[in-house]
Amino acid sequence: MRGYDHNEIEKKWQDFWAKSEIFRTDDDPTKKKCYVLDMFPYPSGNGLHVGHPEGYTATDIIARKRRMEGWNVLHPMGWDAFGLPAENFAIKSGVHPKDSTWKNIDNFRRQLQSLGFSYDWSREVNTADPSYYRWTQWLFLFLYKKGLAYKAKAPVNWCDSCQTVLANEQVVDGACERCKHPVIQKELSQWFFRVTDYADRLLEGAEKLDWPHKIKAMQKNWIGRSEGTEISFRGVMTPVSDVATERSVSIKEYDLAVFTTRPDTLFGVTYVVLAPEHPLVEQIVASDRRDEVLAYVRATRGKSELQRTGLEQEKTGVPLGASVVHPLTGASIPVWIADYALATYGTGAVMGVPAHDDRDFAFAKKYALPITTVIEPVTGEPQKDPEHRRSIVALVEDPTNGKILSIDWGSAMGGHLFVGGGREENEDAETCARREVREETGYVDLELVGTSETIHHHYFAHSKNVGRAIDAVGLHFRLKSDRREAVAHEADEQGKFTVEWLTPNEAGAKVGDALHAYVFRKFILGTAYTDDGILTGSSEFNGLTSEDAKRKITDALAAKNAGGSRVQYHLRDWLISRQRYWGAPIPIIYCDACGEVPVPETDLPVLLPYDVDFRPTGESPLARSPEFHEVKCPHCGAAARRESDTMDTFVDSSWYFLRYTSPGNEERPFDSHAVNYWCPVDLYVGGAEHAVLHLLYARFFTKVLHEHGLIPFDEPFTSLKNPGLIMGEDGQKMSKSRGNVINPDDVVAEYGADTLRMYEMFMGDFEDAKPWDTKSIVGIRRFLDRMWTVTHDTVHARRASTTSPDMQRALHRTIKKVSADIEACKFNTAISAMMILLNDWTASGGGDTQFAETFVLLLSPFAPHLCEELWELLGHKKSTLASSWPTHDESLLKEENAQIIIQVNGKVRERIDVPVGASEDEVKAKAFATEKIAALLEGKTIVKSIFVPDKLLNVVIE
RNA sequence: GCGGGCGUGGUGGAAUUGGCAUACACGUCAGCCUUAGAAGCUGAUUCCCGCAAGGGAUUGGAGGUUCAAAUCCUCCCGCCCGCACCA
Repeated sequence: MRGYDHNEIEKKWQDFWAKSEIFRTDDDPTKKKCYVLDMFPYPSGNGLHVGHPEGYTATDIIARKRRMEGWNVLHPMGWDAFGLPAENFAIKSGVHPKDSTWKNIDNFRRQLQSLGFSYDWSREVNTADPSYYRWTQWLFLFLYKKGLAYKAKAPVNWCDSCQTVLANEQVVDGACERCKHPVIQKELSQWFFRVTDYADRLLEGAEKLDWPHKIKAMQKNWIGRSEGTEISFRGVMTPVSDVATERSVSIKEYDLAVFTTRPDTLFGVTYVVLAPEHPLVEQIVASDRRDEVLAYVRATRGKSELQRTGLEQEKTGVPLGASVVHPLTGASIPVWIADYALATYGTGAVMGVPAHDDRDFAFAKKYALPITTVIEPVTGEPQKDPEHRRSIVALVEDPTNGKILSIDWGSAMGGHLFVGGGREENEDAETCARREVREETGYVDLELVGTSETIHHHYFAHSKNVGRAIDAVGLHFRLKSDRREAVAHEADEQGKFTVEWLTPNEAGAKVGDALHAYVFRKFILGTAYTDDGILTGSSEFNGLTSEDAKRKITDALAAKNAGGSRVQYHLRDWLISRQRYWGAPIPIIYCDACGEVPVPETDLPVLLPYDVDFRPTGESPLARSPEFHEVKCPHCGAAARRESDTMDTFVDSSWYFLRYTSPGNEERPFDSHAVNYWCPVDLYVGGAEHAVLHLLYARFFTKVLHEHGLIPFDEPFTSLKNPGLIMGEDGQKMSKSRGNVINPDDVVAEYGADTLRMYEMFMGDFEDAKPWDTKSIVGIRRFLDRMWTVTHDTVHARRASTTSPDMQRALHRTIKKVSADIEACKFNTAISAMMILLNDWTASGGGDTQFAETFVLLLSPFAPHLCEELWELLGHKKSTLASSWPTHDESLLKEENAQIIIQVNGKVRERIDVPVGASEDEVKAKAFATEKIAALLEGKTIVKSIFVPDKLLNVVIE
């Protein structure tokens, strides 16, 4: 084999880098800084996955290039070392989480070093080390003192298998993110961080970030801001006599508040529904309904989130036998409980408007609750200065087969429609509809079964070139017999249309007109009208648009002290308590006399004891360790008890990027000067799976610390990139169960680290998902082998001593391209450009040590080991990192000749070479003289020609 | 349902502003080298017709804008990711 020995070379340079501490970074305010950060890994027992080196190589390339450009670069690595997997493994195997984690970390560090990443290992952080979690606890206390950490009893997500509470963000499809066990609701006293206080700031701050659209959209979705109205429905509790005293209990009034984004539909409320957990349920339920209602509440509690809220789930509910008063009409509104009302969103109560909400509609249908239309639909696009008309749409259904009468007008006249037409003066809708059906289809024996509200339809009549606003009415007929009269349609419609009977499916697919489709949905599909429209049946608000009515009804409610505007968020406060062992203890002490007492800062860290029975029982393992939880109250000295829960690991990772700036600091979580110099992070690279967890929490921490003056910036990560997922060779996600997992160690052993790094960068666009293909790796290895060979031949004077001007131009073109591509994270095309350069260099005979030197530097961020070796071969004593990044000479890129594409009628017919800057006439003269173009133009007239200097001439003929 | 994205040769993928579609790599085929194999080197390789010169078609599908569309617009089909009874 002519290639190089990667084992020998890579080991040699890794040792050199370690010994010379070349990746070590010091704070240097005189130099411009660049903070390039990878999301730190959870050190799992499986070791590094091929997905890890993808992001790590990208940041390494950028960090190396930046160093060569003279920046002071912070490029650290550490371990997100607390967490459930280590504890679960311990329960299974008996190996202590600390022992397994420390061992895994050693393995990860070895693997990362074997790939030649330029991390400053002197700054390594480990969230499970007391020197780190001491400051996690300090930050907890900081939040506590600022009123941002609080303990509350709340319905929480509970995983029975992991025996712990989960954050909302850790519940996926109603199941535990980790073990996929269904999550149930439990009432527990838990610690929370007040993230919701920062909802608007988190929303606004996201706008300006240089982050993927998708991540920003996901955060926006997750925060879920919606503006609406809170409305009070007042009620009176049923007076119940106390059984013991037989005395009547006093009558109490109550407010039942609902949240809605559609106050314009308020007059359509026909019931109100509470979540089963709503505190009013027990107080207002009628005595004769009590047993049934409480049984329903109990049944709901036992269900998992998925069973309750799964989309396919049929809505269920029971009436409470209580009623409330409509705030504007004074009508009596029945109150129900139903599991489709969520206790955790809004007020936990919803007003039921079946005519204008799909869920309410389904519920009302099932329990035969009244459906009152208060919004008249608006279809089509509003027109300027429209003609006003009145019309009907008649839907005739054949009850024997369910088919619907339609007319095919042909594609030029609007395609398939139902029967429709304009109303004459003084003609009522039904008379008009019967007339139109008779005239257009001949059917006369019809029974009217339904009439719609007025539909405000707007459209533009292309044939007559006017906008129209039509008040239409939909009528639903049933065909009683197929008795027909002669079709007597108007003369100008004659012969253009075909009468057809369509099945509902066909009709749904074929009838596209907005008005006709609406009538079809209303009568045949029976769905609610959920869009905005014009108010009807709403007393003084009739005729208003939804938009105006929302405002005016909210004002009217406020005037009556029965409601007002309110902003609601999907985001909840962050539940950080975990009833598990392997995490940072929450630094709080409970004293019978003093209550909740924060651990004094001087007593930090609250050490996690090593010798603990960590089997899960639903109670924190630390609660079973008397040495841990039995303490003296820091206030009064009385016997007290430590909080035995630990913190969610996302607390650990919410501030680690700050710790890297001063990892050894024993006075503070981070040194202000160091943080001010290095932060915010300039480039952050990591998986999109952290879009709403880690990334949102880290932003929250940053905003808190900024607000209280600890840091000068309010966003932690200026720019973010997500590496695309590397799929298995079968195109499926890599997983042990599929058996398609690739181990990076194997690839390094066979092909070398440089090859793995470059292969992962070459596979495709950095941010796209792409499948692994072991066969393709050799292409990269061949490239590196050829680089090795040609450089050796050049050094050993087996090649020419100079390269041609063309090669010089190619080199500079490549420098420009590779530099730009690295900045844009387009590593695949950067590598392709270097492959082309190497192909050209080899083909042109190689040679020229200066050319070789520049090429080696250009390649060095991608394949650092090989390039250090070649750099040494070229006679250099210092690392490539001590050299400057190559710059291109723009003047060398100027070409003397340009190739012009000659098109005839847009088709490429010829290419000609002309001097750069040649005029249109010169190009034409030369082009028309070519045999091919001359032949094509023979006897034709040139209509026009388009000329793009130095690029293209397009001649349009005939 | 809502949000984000994607669809290009046998395969992974390229194509800056609308201006040569298929760069680069894998694979395949042929040749060189070799006792032979491996490796390496050289060349060919979108598809169809054609001995060839050459011609035609082509970026999921159908329309549209334009001198010119993978790229912009409309509709449709398919795939991936995230959220989802959020009132």
